[in-house]
Amino acid sequence: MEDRIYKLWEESGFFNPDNLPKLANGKERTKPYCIIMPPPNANEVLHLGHALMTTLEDILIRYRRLQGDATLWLPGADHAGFETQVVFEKKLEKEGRSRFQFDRETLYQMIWDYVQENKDVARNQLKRLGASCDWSRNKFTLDKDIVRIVYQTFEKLCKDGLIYRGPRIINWCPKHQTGLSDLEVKYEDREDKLWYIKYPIVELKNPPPVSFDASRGGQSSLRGGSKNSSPPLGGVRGDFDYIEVATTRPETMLGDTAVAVSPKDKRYKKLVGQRALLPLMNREISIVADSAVEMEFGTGAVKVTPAHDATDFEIGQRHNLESISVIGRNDKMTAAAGAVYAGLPIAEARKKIVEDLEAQGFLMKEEPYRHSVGVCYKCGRVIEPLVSEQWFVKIKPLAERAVKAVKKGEVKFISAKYEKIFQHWMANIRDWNISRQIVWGIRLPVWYCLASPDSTQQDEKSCYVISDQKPKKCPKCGATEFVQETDTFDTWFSSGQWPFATLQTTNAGDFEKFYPTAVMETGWDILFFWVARMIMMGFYATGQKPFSQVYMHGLIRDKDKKKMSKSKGNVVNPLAVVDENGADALRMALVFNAASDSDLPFNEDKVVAQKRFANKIWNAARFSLSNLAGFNPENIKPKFTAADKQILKDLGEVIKKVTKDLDSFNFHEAAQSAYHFFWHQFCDKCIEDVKKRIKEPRSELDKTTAQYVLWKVLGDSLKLLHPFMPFITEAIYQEMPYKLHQALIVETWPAE
RNA sequence: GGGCGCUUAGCUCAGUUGGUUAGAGCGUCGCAUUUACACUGCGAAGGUCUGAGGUUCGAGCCCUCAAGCGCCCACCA
Repeated sequence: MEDRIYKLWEESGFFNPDNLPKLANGKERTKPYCIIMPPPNANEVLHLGHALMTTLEDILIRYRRLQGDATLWLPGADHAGFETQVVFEKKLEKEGRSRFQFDRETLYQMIWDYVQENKDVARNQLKRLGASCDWSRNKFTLDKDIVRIVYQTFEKLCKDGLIYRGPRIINWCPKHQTGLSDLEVKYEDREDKLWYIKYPIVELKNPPPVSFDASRGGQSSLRGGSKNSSPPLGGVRGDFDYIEVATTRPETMLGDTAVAVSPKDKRYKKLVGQRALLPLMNREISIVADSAVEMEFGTGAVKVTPAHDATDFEIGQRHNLESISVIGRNDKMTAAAGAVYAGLPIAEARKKIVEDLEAQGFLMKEEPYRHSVGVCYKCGRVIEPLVSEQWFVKIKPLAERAVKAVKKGEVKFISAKYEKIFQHWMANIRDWNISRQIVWGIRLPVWYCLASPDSTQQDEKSCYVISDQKPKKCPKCGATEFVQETDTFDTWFSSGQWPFATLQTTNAGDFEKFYPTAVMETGWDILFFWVARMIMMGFYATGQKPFSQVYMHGLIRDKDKKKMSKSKGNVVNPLAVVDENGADALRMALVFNAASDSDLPFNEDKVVAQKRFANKIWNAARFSLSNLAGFNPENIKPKFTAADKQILKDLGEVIKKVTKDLDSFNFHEAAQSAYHFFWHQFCDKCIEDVKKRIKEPRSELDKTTAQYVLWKVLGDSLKLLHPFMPFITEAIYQEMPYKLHQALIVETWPAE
């Protein structure tokens, strides 16, 4: 049944706003209403979250279509750069292969082919769920015209001075060999150790070796952290022999270029500006005062490794410190770590350094320490902060516009709670690293100038040209030979442009007609990743907001409120549920129970309940239709009984309520009202009453009146239920004896 | 360290600006009917709305505090 109905809709062309019929009053549909679908990953099998998204958006679209709007629901697919590449890498690993065996072009082609294989999966799944989106406007994030727009935006950002490239500390995932944005790093509590190391003050030419002795070295002031105690290990006659630092990562000390203390810390005042000698490396480093240092923590003095810690990097910038990378991208110590340690994996280097420090008397003590560690959100490997050349967007100017728009209500969050979260994040936003060292994505349109044609060296990347094609000559340096940047954009950089990029590349006039779009409906988990960026980039690129309203739905959890994940094995395949109970039942179950802006536990019982409802609808319709053969409401002057008047009044009220609730995104209330009315007022009372009057009519007029009531209430109920349960309502509508339109999907929303 | 949210029937949750006897789905119990529909109908049991205090003629809803649970953000070495 469902396939047949979907085909009927598709063939009618009613998913396409250009093909929608005129309104019942003969007027054109003038009011545009557009939702851009959050594009599912192109290689992905849909999960219940997608089913919820599809249901909510389809409800809105179908409701607005019935209201007479020119509705466009624009579907698409996302290449999902890093996500997809990770999936593909896993597949390679299973086959005993590795991404690093392939050159760039081969790997890209392999992933491309892989995605093509799965391309139609999601699309067919969406159809099974009843999504009334316009497939003729389907877009893919790697379509050439989309890529062109992404390039245009990048160029504009460059021209406006909002893009910079430079060595910055980034979150490096050693497994995936790419930098990640701050949002892609998750934090886990780990049991670790805190090592206390002393760095001799340089004035003492030959610091006397001190043997490792915790009882002597670890002073009570360090353990207790008392603010008023004297500085750790103050030397004889009030001078310092050394300064003591605490660290969880002793191996990074090889790259230390300073020791920092709080500017407010009186204990160390004398030392600021002096120099310390870095143990093991015998390198002199400076002692600086920086407000990033908490005087209460540890010894109040911190070793500064600009190359391997984000905070230290910033301290380094403020004090012009040198940045020495002692850990490489391969998780091993570099040559800069010194001959003794170069080439060692991090863990071994750490072990050896602690041993050496202890042997040489620099290790004061070690203590267990619990703290949070950044890990890759995909593989869980500890993130290695590294300094690397990356591309950044200066985000503050973009953020300011977005913050203002939301504050003024230009862009309205349906749930105020998400607006708060949004504003809080925007207020603390940091520059956005948009380059990724992966191949699956949109390659940066950057061409580095080669100094001389015969040179293949590309480490002098000081001059480059922004162009989507290989440039002929650099206008700045005159170079004629170039090498293209190998980095690709963060997927969200292109996704952030999705609302305008899609509408600018579909039919002519679409952008003018449908932008800004009406609603952005998506899961709250991508508020920062996506919604915030769309608002920022929409304003930046088009001067307009990308959408007027934001509705964020919750996560679907399992019946024990646990997050669904493949590893837990509690993932529900929506299509299996559809096969078992029908798409209508699943859709209704997803919106019926709870407000969909908070997380929803999923339970198959809920679907079964709605399957029963569908059955009830079916049977009520069967009864009604069998008693309405040849019925025509025209030229009937019904004489209503008290019961008739009551049900018509109730019908008016439920129409009013459902309309109001759909206008305010109260999907569950709208669903419950329609459900309750249909079952307990129409079926239980009205049909029972009408049944008798048709079987044993008191008069011919009473019989036609009863038929009229049946026809009217059933017809309007179908319209009310259609956004939620489109298949069964359309199937019944097609059997109705008297209908004004070709299909229910383009009927007129009932008036109270 | 900051911020947000939740706590209502056995379970999952509604309850829109404070206004009679606090609702739904599922589950439980009793009765009825072979019916458009047993994927049914009628009815019943089941709640000191987390706790304490306050505002009010009136509080599940507003305010304060407390407890439990959950989530988000953050540069604690």
